[in-house]
Amino acid sequence: MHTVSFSERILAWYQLHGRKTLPWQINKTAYRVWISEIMLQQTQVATVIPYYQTFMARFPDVVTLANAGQDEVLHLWTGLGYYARARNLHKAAKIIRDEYHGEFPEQFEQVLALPGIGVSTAGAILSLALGQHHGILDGNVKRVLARWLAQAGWPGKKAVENELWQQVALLTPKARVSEYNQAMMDLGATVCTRSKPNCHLCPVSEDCQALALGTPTTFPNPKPKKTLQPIKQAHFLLLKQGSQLLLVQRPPQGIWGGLYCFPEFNTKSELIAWLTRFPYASSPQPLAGFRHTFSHFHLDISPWLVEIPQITNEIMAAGDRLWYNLEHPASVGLAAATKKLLAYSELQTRNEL
DNA sequence: AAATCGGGGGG
DNA sequence: CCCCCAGATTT
Repeated sequence: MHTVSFSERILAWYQLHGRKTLPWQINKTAYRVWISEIMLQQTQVATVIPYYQTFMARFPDVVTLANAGQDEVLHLWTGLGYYARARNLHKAAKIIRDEYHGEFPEQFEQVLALPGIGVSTAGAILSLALGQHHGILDGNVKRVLARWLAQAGWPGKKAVENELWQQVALLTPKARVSEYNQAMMDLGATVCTRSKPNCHLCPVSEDCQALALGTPTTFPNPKPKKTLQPIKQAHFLLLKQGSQLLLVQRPPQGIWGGLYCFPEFNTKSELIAWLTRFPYASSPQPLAGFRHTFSHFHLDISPWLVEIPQITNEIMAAGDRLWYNLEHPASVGLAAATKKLLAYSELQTRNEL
């Protein structure tokens, strides 16, 4: 049998192959690890690094982040997706500033109570940054453990997730927790990958139950199939005044919450009706449409370009409205689809010059 | 085209 | 508790 325990093998592997020089592993603080964990919830390491560097350069500490405007926080998040997380990050920074004198809390329950932080992320922050003894169960760890145990069932089910958490409690060592947790995430990210695991490089392949069954990739069991994705239509108005385009801020809930977007209409006639308030507007010129795909629906976007003469006092920035100047871009959050259309408008503006 | 990722929120 | 949601990327 095995004289070397699970965690000892994981830790030995980490010494040789784990990641130790990622930006958030240098000058480790709870704040720096927190930001990285939130970014990494939705994106892979290689993509996160440049966003992380820019974010930390602008917001080196929690009070600087708390004192910033939401628009600027979303601006630095543009392209990362899941914008509710940036808003939660900002909200949490204000709580830390106001209720914890700007010092990141160090008690598990306090960290867990912050918006955007659940059990796994709280454990990750406190173990990685401060060496506290907490287990983690993110997507990588779920995959490693579901395979090693040949855990039946989809981990999205509460019962399955609870079983995995029990195993986490049993397997997480008392000593060197931060290295162990980092190792489990690294193993999942680099060896025990979703589609083509490198089992011959794995330190725990010897007693991996999924490998013994010969079907490692059938674990974790997949999420039950969903019904087919509906398709929705949207008409976007690109209202142009010289080098400026009208953007409106979206409400905090729903897709692209808090981001600035072109005025959106269900139909072309609604768009035209809305335009009657601009008596000197050109007639709408159709631009190349495209499909933007979300996890649960497709959005077919029809952009319409309308030009109006440069006048306006009524029209300047007000409330949720912004005239976005292509030559001096405002620091606000933009969805990928909005950014794409802005880039397109900019090309067109140049060609006109 | 389908799967993914952790937490929030509604039912 | 259970189910759905967000969005860009990978496969």
